[in-house]
Amino acid sequence: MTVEPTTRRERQREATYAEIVSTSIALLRDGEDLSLRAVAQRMGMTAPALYRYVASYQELVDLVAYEVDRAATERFRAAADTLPEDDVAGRLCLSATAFRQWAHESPREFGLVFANPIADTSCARREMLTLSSSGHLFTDQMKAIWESNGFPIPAVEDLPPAAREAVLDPLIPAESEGVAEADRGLLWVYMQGWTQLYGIVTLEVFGHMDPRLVESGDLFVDTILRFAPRMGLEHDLDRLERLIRDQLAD
Amino acid sequence: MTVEPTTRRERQREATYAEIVSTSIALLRDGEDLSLRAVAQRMGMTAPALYRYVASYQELVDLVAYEVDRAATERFRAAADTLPEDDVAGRLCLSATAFRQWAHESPREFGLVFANPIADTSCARREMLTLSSSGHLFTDQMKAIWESNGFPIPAVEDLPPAAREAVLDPLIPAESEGVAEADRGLLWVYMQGWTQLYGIVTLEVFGHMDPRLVESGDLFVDTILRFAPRMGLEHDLDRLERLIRDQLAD
DNA sequence: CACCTACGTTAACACCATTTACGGTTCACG
DNA sequence: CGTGAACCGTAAATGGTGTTAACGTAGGTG
Repeated sequence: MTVEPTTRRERQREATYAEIVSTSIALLRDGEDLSLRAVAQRMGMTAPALYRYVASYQELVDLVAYEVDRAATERFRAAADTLPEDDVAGRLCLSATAFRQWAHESPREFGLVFANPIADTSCARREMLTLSSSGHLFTDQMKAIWESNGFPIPAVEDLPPAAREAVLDPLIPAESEGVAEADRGLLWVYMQGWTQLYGIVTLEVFGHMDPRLVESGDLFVDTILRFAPRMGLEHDLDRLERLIRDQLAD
Repeated sequence: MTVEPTTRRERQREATYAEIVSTSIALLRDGEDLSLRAVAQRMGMTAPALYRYVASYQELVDLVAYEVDRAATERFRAAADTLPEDDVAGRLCLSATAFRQWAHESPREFGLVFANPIADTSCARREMLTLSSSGHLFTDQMKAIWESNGFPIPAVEDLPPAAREAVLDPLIPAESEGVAEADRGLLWVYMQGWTQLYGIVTLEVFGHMDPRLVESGDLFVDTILRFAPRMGLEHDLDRLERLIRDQLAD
């Protein structure tokens, strides 16, 4: 990938850079707030020193968010990997369920990654979105279902103009590589699904929902299963529900 | 409702109490952050004085959130009132669209009301949720559609146990009064719809979506129209889309 | 009138991000 | 090999936050 940083200085710099991120993540894991002072203190440094590595607090947040997302995605992937590779539908359901569980276990991290306003700040932060690991995972998994079961997708020509642009030249995590331009309607279905998954999980995590439903996960399961038919999974609903509920029981 | 506060002192207290809230709202409207100091300064007071009225910053936030929600709901209602009372479907669509527009115009306020973690803090804040005006408005509007067009709703017995409890004895904004216990499946449909509306709007406001789609509103429109059939509106989609897009054009 | 409660003040504490000026290391280059 | 510069850390200071404590002072009440 990137050229090896040969010089001693650069290796050192890279190391503390990584330590900043890992320390921040550890801080969050311990239930404390993320702050420059706290990170610096844990590293045996003073806060201003961090400005040698990070331009602002917000940049640290973005950095950490990216890494947190990467790490969390591994969990989502691992959840899918408990199933054979050809169970494409089951794998997506388990990853989605893992996403929900992660969000509930680590609401702070969830908020950092997924409820962190991006609109105001300009390009730099947007680009990170494009790289979002979790987004890639879910698109890949939906693509796998489509390639395996072949559910109907909208024709690119039938999409509204802005939607057409968005699926042909995506700015948001959506692995366009490997999807022919004619098949980009698949990304539209992905966005529909992601919207619903995001909605139910965010609603749950922020507590704007009956706690009994959060506890039981009933509305979450309902949301997933109601979307499944759009991916041609209408004949597999019972099995998928068992899969999801089994994982929720853990 | 509450007993009139007769004494002069109590009226005074009530007045400054209201002024605190209105000042906070004005602060937000001017694009500034909500803080005790800023509110106090605008009122010609010092920050600690506010503690005579509010136990903590979080309590102020909750207070303001409640009032902001109330005010915003009036906008949603006004949007619906541009249509005749018997156009129940159009009214819900316009309110939902107004909700989206409000969220984009006032992301700060939106975050305060709808992306404000409630889980950790205990009962007091939960109770405010139950009173959420916007929740009541949307349930009322969906009920109106159901009473007018009569779309299928799940039987209460068919719901998962937790879901059954949740619709029979709602903790979350859902005007149960006026809905017979046997018809409480309607609330389940409401929750499904609210989840999707909340999801698309939050996703848009937090910027985790292709800006071109946010600008055009295509995914929002798609979300609404795809849910409409569940309310028996499958024959009205074209008209509803025109209604929504007209309002988005403003 | 005296009392006392409620309301506001100032001062202080403990955080926070951020900027500045300064000192020491480490590297690179003449 | 030494010298200069880039780099990395520091302490100090600025202005912001929520919050607590001690204190005075007006208001209404006995």
